[in-house]
Amino acid sequence: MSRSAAPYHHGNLAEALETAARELLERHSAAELSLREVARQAGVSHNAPYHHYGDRASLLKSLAARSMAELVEAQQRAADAGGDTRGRLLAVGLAYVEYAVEHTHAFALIYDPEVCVPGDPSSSMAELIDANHALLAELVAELWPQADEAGQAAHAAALWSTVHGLAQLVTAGHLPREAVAPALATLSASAPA
Amino acid sequence: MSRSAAPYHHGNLAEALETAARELLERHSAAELSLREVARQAGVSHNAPYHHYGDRASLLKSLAARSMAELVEAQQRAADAGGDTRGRLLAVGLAYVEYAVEHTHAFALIYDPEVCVPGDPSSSMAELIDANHALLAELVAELWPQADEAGQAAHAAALWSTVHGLAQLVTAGHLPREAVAPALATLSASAPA
DNA sequence: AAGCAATCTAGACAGTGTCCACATTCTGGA
DNA sequence: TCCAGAATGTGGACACTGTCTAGATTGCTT
Repeated sequence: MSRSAAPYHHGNLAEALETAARELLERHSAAELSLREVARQAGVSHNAPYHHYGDRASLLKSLAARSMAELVEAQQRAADAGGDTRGRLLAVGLAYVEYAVEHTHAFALIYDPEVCVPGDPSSSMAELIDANHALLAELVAELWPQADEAGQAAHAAALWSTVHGLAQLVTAGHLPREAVAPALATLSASAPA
Repeated sequence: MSRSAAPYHHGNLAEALETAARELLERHSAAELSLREVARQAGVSHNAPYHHYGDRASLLKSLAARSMAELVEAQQRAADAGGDTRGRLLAVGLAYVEYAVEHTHAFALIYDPEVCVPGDPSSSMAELIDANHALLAELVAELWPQADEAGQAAHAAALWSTVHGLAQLVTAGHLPREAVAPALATLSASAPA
């Protein structure tokens, strides 16, 4: 056993793998992300990841959950920044789109149906999704207090869809980044004062 | 040369390949679609596709263009069905989402940034995208005739984003199908009479 | 200190996209 | 009509991938 090179046991491979994968995700899509490349980046054999993630899909799910956590956090920061309700709504929407633009592939991974099935309670995604719903529901309740539950749900779905659609269309190149703020402005303008 | 089995030349391989690929897309995502499987479905060797599509990406682009054409056509049919402007807007939005739900993987392919880069004028996507923009711009101009160009662009971006986001979130399982109509209703309610 | 579980390596297999060389068929000009 | 060259199709090869199995090394528990 030579003390020089890497030890047989990495020590913290699980995290090293996820870090390496996240770095690769910055420049490549999830489809191009190979388990073997991740292992190479982490300096271990091509099979080491299987002791921490049973699967390629498992790694992707883990990455998606971590990314979702970041996305939720970014929105919560924006919501906590203060201002009136409409201003906060706009800030949250901008934060959502900004995250998508800055971390395109991570964002795509979060909403990849092959990776994340919302109904699945096994992953840690569920509570993150709930947190996002709660954040949005709070804003909607402040903006449309007179609406009943179904009405508020409809507004929440529409808002989420708009912001999500903007993020998708901008990251796909169908809309320029400059289109985001005006589009969001028309939204909050349509909300009651 | 035996007359019995398949002839050496298929006759119409290009179309047969695309048909086979489209059938596979009904049940599998584009990521899972393999050129060799397509060739197998079409009953040719694994290399035959390369004489019609230089690339796997090339096949996907072709599929995406064909799907986009269907999506545009579905919207135009909805728009032509008549009714007042708000009713037509709603119908177009519903047609968009319905296409996404009925042809999930084809829809995802259309908006896959790895496959379709809007700036690229080489593909036949460009004019289809223009057609879609024109359809939407017409509706927006009718709904907000007093808005200036920038204002109408903002409304168009917001509307497209909402409908697109709904399609994405429903196909990804984050929203139930039943949420679509109410969400779209809040939109057209926000438009001026 | 011994043994067991966790962790890591190496080798193998089937599947994939793509390149190459070769075979077959179609087609247009003499 | 015939025949060269283009179009189309086949098979083999290579590197790459995910995943399985078997074995090596290490850390932990008692």
